Amino acid sequence: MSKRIKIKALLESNETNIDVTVKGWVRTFRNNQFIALNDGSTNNNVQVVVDFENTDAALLKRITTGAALSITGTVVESIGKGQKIDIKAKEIEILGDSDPEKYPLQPKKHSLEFLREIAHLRFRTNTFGAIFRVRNSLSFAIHKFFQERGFVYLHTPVITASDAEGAGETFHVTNFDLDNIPRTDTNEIDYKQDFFGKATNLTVSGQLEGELGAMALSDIYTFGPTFRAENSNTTRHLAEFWMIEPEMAFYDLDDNMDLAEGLLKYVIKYALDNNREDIEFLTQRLQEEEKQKPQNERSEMSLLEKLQFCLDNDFVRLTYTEAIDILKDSTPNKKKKFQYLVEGWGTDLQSEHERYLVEKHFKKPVILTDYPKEIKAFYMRQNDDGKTVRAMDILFPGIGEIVGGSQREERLEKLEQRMDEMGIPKDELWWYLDTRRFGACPHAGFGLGFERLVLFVTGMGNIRDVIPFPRFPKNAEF
RNA sequence: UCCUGAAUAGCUCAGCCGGUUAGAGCAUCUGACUGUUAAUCAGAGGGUCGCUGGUUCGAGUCCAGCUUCAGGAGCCA
Repeated sequence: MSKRIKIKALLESNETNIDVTVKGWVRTFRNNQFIALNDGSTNNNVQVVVDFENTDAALLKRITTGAALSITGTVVESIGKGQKIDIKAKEIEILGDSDPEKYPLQPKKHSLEFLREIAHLRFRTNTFGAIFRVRNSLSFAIHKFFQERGFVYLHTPVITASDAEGAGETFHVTNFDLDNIPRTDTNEIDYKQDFFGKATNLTVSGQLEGELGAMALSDIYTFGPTFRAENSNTTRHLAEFWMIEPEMAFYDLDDNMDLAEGLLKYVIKYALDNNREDIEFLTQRLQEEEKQKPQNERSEMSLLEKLQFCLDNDFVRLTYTEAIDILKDSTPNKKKKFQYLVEGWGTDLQSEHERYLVEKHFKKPVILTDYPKEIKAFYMRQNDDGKTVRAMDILFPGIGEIVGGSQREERLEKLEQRMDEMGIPKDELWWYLDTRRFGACPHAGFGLGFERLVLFVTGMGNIRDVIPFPRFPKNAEF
């Protein structure tokens, strides 16, 4: 038996009249004669031609959708139209049967909702094969980008003791017997008896620890899972998601924005260069999906065009104050089409406002900066106007906020004052404040939501479809 | 969590104003055909109409509650 070759490599080589072994799963078996075999290396199947008249009927019956096969045969030019080459099978081994009465995937279109219920099998579809190969590339490209720039990949803890960051509801971490939780004399939960001797939770952000690393290593990034116990039921939120959080010493907000924009363009280009076929497939998929929609809801650009456009154009940079002025003067605001009318300075922007700026007004990615301090986190550097902080959010069409970042407040008094105002316990964050006591310097960083990036690059609409096993309220299956 | 909508065969869906035995396409099975491209043709099997309760002579259909899902909003990445 010849050495196994991956289907991607086989289809890319132009050799014929050689013997090869391929292993994979049956997508369809047509006419008792043609096996479409897929091994996940590419969306394209290889067509295996079976000499059914000289093959054991019992074996033929076991070639069913989903079955795992090992096939050895000769590569020949295909007589049919759909493909360049066929494999004329000499030897077919069934590695794993797949009962057609029970196997839920059929050679037909399935709804994304249905596939979400069988997430353990959805990898075997064209759409999800493409998505997860693209996800893999993006993940690799992120490391590549940072490594080429001398950043240190820092593993910040998944379990943390402080809930001081205010980045949302947390999941508790404990090894208490939940039916018998130790209590103090005053009937409060006695965390001293818990595993860590204090209340702990899953991290909502590695930023604060990341800053500690940057204050010695200069440039670091984290890339790991993050957890939010928010009861969010949207196409853009997960309870467990992956986030990239770079943190750079001696960066100001402009350096920060340059890095973020550079990173996004780099990884999108990497995916376009290395996953062309998958992105072309996803572009087609999106086009088919949009055919169902009314004309005015369809996007002007195809997925491929949208990604290329993103590479070819600078992101628009403007301040929160400028954005408010644009929104106040906008047609939907004047005609009262917004559900929340923009009247004054100081309130947070609603999704509809962000979408207007990105999708209607500028029609390209937008970086908003210098938000009112009241609507942003305590650690962001205060501007001299006393009203705004050096924050930046990158807004993408169809996704909304994909990056949130800021220049950090490095001045101890200013930081402590802000923590007092916002009720952040300084004693719990003594270690964070130490970086402002010893060798403080200007620095900045941001958080990039990885799944939101994958959403954008794959053109998918629901974040639950771009992570292998999504965790969200009322669902932790698989 | 809030708003809107949905839940009928393995999948996608139809089922009108409450009325006999709940339908279609695809999938599956059986047979035919054999260079197909989600093969084709003929036939067959397949249902606790999401759950609980209510109204009614009678409920897939009307009402209430619950569960889950989808889309939008909030929280955010």
